[in-house]
Amino acid sequence: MSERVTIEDVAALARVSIKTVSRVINDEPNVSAATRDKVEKAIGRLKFRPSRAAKSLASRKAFTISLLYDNPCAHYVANVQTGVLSECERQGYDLIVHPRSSPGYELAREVISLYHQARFDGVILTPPLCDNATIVAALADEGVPTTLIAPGTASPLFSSVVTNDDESSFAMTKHLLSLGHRRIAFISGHPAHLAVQQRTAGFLRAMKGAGVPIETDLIATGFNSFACGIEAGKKLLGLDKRPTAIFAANDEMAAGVLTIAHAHQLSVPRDLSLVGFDDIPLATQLWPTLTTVGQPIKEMAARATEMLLEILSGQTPHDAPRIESIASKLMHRQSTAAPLAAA
Amino acid sequence: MSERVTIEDVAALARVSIKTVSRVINDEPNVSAATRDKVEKAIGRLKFRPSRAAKSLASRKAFTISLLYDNPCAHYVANVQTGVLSECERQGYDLIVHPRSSPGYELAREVISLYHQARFDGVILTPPLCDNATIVAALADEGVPTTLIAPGTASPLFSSVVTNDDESSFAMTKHLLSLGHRRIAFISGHPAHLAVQQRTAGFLRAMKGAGVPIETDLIATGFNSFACGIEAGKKLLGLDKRPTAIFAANDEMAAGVLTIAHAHQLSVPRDLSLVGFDDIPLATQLWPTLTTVGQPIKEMAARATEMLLEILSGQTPHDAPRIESIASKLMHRQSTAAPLAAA
DNA sequence: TTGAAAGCGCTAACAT
DNA sequence: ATGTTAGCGCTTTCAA
Repeated sequence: MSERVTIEDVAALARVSIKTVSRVINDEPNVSAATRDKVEKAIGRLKFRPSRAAKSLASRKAFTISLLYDNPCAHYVANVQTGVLSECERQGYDLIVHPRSSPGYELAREVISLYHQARFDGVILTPPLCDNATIVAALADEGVPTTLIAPGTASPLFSSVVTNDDESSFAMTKHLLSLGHRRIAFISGHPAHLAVQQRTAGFLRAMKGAGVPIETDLIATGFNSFACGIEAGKKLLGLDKRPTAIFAANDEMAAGVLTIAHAHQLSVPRDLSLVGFDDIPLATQLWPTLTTVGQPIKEMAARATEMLLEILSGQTPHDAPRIESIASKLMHRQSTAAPLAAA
Repeated sequence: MSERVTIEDVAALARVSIKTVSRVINDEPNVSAATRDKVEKAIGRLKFRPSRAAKSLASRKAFTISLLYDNPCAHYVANVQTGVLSECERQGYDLIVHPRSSPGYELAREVISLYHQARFDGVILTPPLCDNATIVAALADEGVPTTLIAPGTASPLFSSVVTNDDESSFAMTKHLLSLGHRRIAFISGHPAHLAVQQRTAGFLRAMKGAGVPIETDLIATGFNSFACGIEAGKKLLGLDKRPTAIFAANDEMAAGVLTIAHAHQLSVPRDLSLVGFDDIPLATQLWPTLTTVGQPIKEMAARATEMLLEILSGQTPHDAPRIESIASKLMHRQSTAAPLAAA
């Protein structure tokens, strides 16, 4: 294997000092155009690539961030990773992933240990870990630069990026109402997912705002899984006066309801309108395709990464947390229509 | 922030040389128990964590590997990542992930550039990238240590870990035959996924072996998606003499068929037995749960990682590719039964 | 605008 | 079994 090309080789070929080469590769000011050009040519000729390890050691930065998660939903994680990576690549950072399902304390210790090995410069926390007080507190104590994606409640410790679950849920409910639905059932999501609870709030607010009474029969509780959707679907579609529309707090539960609707030989959307939340890949694969709320997960992840890198570069203070919101979008598809006996 | 604790601080406290400390933290031989103990106490007292950057620079290793993929299936990727990470953590390596969807040549150049920055020591390639001749050849040319997960054909260049798609498919077909099915339909998978093609081969082999003629009506072609399953389901269940069992080359297509079965008011497994392949999470969420073939993805990924790390540590030569196979398992669930009019 | 010197915190190679 | 000495290839600091 060929010997490594170093900054010295470049300096020698360009007839400048290594410091000048360093200035060029880091886009620092105070280099004349002519010198810069000379150096860049030398870099090209030698195919010089600066060593990450040497750079890290000298600058005391890893140029790497860690993505911490403990989320069973693969496509959610995949979207987050994609968003984080897009920003990392733009700025020449690496990403190391740390999926964890150990209890809070162990996890906090492990992560902080890796941080002290200088294996990364900062952390991005995703749900549900960003709502885990033990971990958040431990990271704050150690002064680990951190940003949060979609925490359930505003954090006083770290900056975060959220979306407007409550408003989207409100808007989706209003959409069903405007189609003429009045008997609208709601399947609420996992109680531990704080953001998901806001979806219930948005639904109730819209119903009250429209002056439509809420029948307790029409409110079911799920835990975000397909199986829960099956259960809730059996219950709701077995009612004497069944709903004309069902709003599930996530798409998986909506998919469960759809299975039961098919089993009951109900046509969606003719006999039943059905909407979900999240816009998972399945939403466009179902038959009919599912009207739902699309979360800007990639964008949120990219923005959270940008915020973290701003902190790491000193552009932004770490101790002045902000919250930024990126709006979700209603995705109108085939599963919604006016009720048969609409006004 | 406190100053970094270095190997010298530990050496001073333990009254030994830094080399001895180095020996202890790297589990090298030739350290007396007493000395080792002294050093370990000092490490504990000072909470010393060796700097990854310094270690990398001095040893010319990144202690990091790259996982390259371009796979739309989130849970597949998640399983691979989990498997790779489990082995990485065991051996103190980091993982950086490189999802890529750029054309082959660009991708190869990017990856090799990162390699030359010493940002990782080796690469793990997953389908379909491990079947991409451009990338594989480029990595081989540059001498990048590499192992492959589930390549479609045996690679003469790199070691790989595969599973027995053909045999599993054969066994699953025999299972359906043994239940009494004769009119068994098959939905083949994406032609570009070589491993998936072996599933078709296994099916055909079992049918021939049992002396059951294969009717061309009963063979459908899909591209691995739910939507293709819907289409194939419509076709197969619309036949005058419909099959008593359908074997889909992956679970998503099987799920599509199930939707159509429900729409046709066919009860699974009473009126129709249905089996898939892959054992994705959906398989246990469907109603009824799906009999399928479970791939040992995590194990394959972990083993491919182990093989790569063996190469990196010099235990195994890089130029003597081997192939190891880990068996898939039939997962018997609710979607299969004897046909109504069974012999 | 440019450069010289001094590390960053480890490991490798060679003593002892 | 333990220690000494040179680096690894950059950035930082300070000087010119």
